[in-house]
Amino acid sequence: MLYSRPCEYAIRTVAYLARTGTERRVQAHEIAIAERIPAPFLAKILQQLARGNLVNSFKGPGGGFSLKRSAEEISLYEIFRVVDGVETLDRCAVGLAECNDFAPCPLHDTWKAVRVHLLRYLKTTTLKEMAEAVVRKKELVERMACQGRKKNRRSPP
Amino acid sequence: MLYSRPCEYAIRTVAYLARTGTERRVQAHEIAIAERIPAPFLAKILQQLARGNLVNSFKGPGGGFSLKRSAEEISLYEIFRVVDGVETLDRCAVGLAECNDFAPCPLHDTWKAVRVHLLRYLKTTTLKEMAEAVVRKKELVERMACQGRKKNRRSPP
DNA sequence: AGTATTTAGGAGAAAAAACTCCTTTATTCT
DNA sequence: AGAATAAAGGAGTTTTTTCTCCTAAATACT
Ligand code: SF4
Ligand code: SF4
Repeated sequence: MLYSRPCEYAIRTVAYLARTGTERRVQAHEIAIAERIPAPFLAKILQQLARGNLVNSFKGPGGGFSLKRSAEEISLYEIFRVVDGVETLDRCAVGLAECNDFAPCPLHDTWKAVRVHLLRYLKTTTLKEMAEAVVRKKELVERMACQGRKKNRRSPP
Repeated sequence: MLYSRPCEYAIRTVAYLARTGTERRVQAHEIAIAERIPAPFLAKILQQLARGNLVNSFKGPGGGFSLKRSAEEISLYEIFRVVDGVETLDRCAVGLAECNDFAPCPLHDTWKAVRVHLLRYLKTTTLKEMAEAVVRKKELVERMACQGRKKNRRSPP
């Protein structure tokens, strides 16, 4: 909905790298299993990320992938840019063909505000936050699963 | 990017209805030509809109489509809901399968803010505003095209 | 050097989304 | 009643996105 599936996979992949091996070389295979992403498809995405200078890739035994920069320095925006391309965000809300900033329709401002909001989210969220978020999340889910087993089996809303 | 193509067509279609014939019955064919939407495809979309109670449909000679309610009363959100379905907006930013409001990850709030912004945009923008926006926009484009012809041929940025 | 390991790359299959065509049904007009 | 008009509906095609498979290239280890 917000970004393509490859892009979602990319985000989860680099988040995985960020929290398990900022230095270590992690194999595509391992990520695929851990994040439940189709392995050969992930391989392609990792290629893109490598070409986009977000990860290093190493061939041969002991090879794998690692983040090119530290997790604090990488924003979601960069991943989005490399995998989906920023032009995806430029598509108009109304679908009027003839459009530019000189002749904005009155909707422009409203719609632009949403876009700005979105962009800010992508640009200010670093990989580090993302990784931490995922960790905390997983803990929460696990703890809730335990409680659920003990107390009742009602599924959460 | 924000919504599907059928949904974009739907928005443009009802906007067309709003500005050309709140009372009049407009044929699918006419809309297709005016808005440059593939005619048979638009027919399907109009069916959806009719089933979703956003437009009336009339068969036979003199038939066509018209808005079911006045343009002030219809929000973009409703169109979105009928054509794409609201669940599209629920897809998580991170793609963590196990997710609910009881166990939100820390990202939830940030991401939710964007969603809220987006929803507000959809819910508060009425068809009337939309239609007016399109009209003003078209005028602007036309005026600019004239100026361009008179003064210089530089294409706008 | 030779073999095992791991990514790179290209070609192609499967699934989903976008779009078309044809037949049926309802309505109007003569 | 019969012809003409316009939407409804179902089945099929094309295009795009998602995903797979196979071979080649690089690196490491013995
Ligand atoms: S000016 Fe209007 S038509 Fe152009 S991108 Fe903005 S909202 Fe869309
Ligand atoms: S809580 Fe976290 S994982 Fe769940 S929808 Fe919100 S951002 Fe996504």
